[in-house]
Amino acid sequence: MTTIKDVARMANVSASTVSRVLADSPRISAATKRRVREVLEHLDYHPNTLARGLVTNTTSAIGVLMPYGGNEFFENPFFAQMMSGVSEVANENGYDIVLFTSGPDTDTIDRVIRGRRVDGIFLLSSKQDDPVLKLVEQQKFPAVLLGRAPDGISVSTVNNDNVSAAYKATEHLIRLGHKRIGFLGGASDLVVTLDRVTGYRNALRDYQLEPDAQLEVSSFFLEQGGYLGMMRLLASSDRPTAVLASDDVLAFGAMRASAELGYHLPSELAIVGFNDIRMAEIANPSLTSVRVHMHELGSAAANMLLEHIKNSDLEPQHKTIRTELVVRNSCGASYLNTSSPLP
Amino acid sequence: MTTIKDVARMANVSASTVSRVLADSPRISAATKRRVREVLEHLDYHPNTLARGLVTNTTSAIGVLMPYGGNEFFENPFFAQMMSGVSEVANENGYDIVLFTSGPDTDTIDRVIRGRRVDGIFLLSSKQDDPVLKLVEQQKFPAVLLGRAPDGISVSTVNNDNVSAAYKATEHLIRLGHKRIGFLGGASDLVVTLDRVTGYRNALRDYQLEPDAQLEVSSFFLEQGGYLGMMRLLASSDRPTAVLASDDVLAFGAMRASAELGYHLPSELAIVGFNDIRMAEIANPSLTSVRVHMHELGSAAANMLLEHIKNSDLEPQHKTIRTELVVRNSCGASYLNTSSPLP
DNA sequence: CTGAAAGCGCTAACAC
DNA sequence: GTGTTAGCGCTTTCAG
Repeated sequence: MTTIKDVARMANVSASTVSRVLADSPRISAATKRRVREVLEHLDYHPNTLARGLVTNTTSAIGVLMPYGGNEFFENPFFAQMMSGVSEVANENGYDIVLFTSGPDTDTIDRVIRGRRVDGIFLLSSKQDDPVLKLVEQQKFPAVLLGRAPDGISVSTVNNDNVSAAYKATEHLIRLGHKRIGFLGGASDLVVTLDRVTGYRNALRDYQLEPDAQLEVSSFFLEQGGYLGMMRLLASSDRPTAVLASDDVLAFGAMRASAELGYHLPSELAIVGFNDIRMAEIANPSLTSVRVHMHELGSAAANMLLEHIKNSDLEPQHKTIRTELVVRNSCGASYLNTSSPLP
Repeated sequence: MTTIKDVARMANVSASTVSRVLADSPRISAATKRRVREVLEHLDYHPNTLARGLVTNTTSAIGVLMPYGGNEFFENPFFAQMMSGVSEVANENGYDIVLFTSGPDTDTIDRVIRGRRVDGIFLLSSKQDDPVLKLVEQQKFPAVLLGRAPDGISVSTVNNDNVSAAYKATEHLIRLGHKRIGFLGGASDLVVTLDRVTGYRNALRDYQLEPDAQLEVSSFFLEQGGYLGMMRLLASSDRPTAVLASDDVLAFGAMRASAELGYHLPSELAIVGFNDIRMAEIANPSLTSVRVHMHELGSAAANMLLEHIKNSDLEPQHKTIRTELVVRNSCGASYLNTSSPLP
């Protein structure tokens, strides 16, 4: 392990001079800089991140707090796309990404924040009365929530307008003539689920269709969850003729359930998903879905977090990423058989 | 920020005693432990990771070096499954995961290893004459390669037997009567691609079918890459009647290309994929694929890495994770229309 | 059993 | 311009 002292000794300067050269301080003569840099090169020196971090109180790393549900979340393409957006920005700015997978409990947060493991964090899920969010807010730690903050919590967010997106998707189904429209959601305490079900209900009401609790099912955020939820919806005495799934993965599970029960899509049953993952286009029938631009959401969140890190008393920011309904075959609007977004 | 000194002062002991209590040293009296722990609790103390790391020369974090191709890799479900395996083990052992996405170049490695950012790393790709691998080997830094090491490099690995897996998949197609079998690979310099094409060629030769360079196409590891590669294969004067894709995502691209050109699967064209991602089962037709157990691969790799971290002069280890051909509908063996593995 | 002292590798006043 | 000094928060000899 070659340290800054080794470099200093060999270059006949003090450690602080080396440190200044590393930071490209203007107060160092060109000659010294050159000499030190040669030694730096020759010794193949790389500063110890921990030591530097200890004194500057920074880590050049940002954390991602995996949401409730933990490991399964890795497998949601939605996460992957978001991460690729985050990673792009982090990278450009010289930040590494630390994944915290031990669940977003207060212990983890303490370890992360108080342990100064990262300079800021992303929160990937929010619940009503979320203790994690409260702790983050109270500690004034740089953080950005991907999603909407629950009531009473003040934190920077990047979000889709899920209420209006779900509204538009539901409206689309209504205009296609459906009267019995089901809603298939993920965990019912997540804000994202609440928002989407709200948009769904609003649309129904605006078109004089009374929301029916029988038609709202919530499950876990996996293909299997969609399958089971759909089974329950289809078991209903007055079954829905269309279903809005709050996630494409759920929609795929729903499609599998429908296929098993012998329903033909879209003639007997229409399905619309959420998130527009790659497979939506490839599936058969291709899945109509709400495109949420996760990559952009991730990069916007990363930029926002970096702002907060640079300027610690920045007010909470909020950004909304647009959504579009991408009409494909699963909803029955097949005369519009293209992948082009609906206006 | 409450430090160890604050705790010491309030508990009327020295900082070293607090440190020993934290480590649950047997040399501290029960009474002192209790008293210190109360203060620990009361002050909500959490040790500064950096400071601790600086002196112990550890970070309790393991790194993942994103492969060549970088960001797009996030979107490969294969990565997600592997990460969920890694994360599970890391978690249980109190390690965090740091993602290095700036590309597996020697600069990044230097930053990671010499900068002591993590205690060990996963390498996710290997090329012939890989400078990154050489550097890792030479630095004797704890590392596990997910894949096979290129010749001349000694590093611990966890891998599928890709040669034999590709052999079996190809053999399956041959037994179904195919004579013109194409190979659709990812980047041609990756060891994984080389191994799979080797297994493919071996099978052809063993059945007296001469490998034909015209039938081997390599592309990038994305759906779009599969699409383009397949277009090229089908443009061939003597087109293949079956194709082995070296990745499911490529296979999906291939399916899309086939559909666009009006080929019916599996009657006119058989396709077999690799990795058996979730969507393989859901696709229409469902995709026959080689199941590689990525989750297990990830957790095995994590366990191996932790071994190396604990015992720095452990010899390189090697572990092979089994594969199975999961026969579904895309290969035409539809009389076997189940998801059960072929023996 | 506990405390004092040294030091991990680096940066940042403060001198000169 | 550059060196000296102090110290980030913690662990770990070494004493006692």
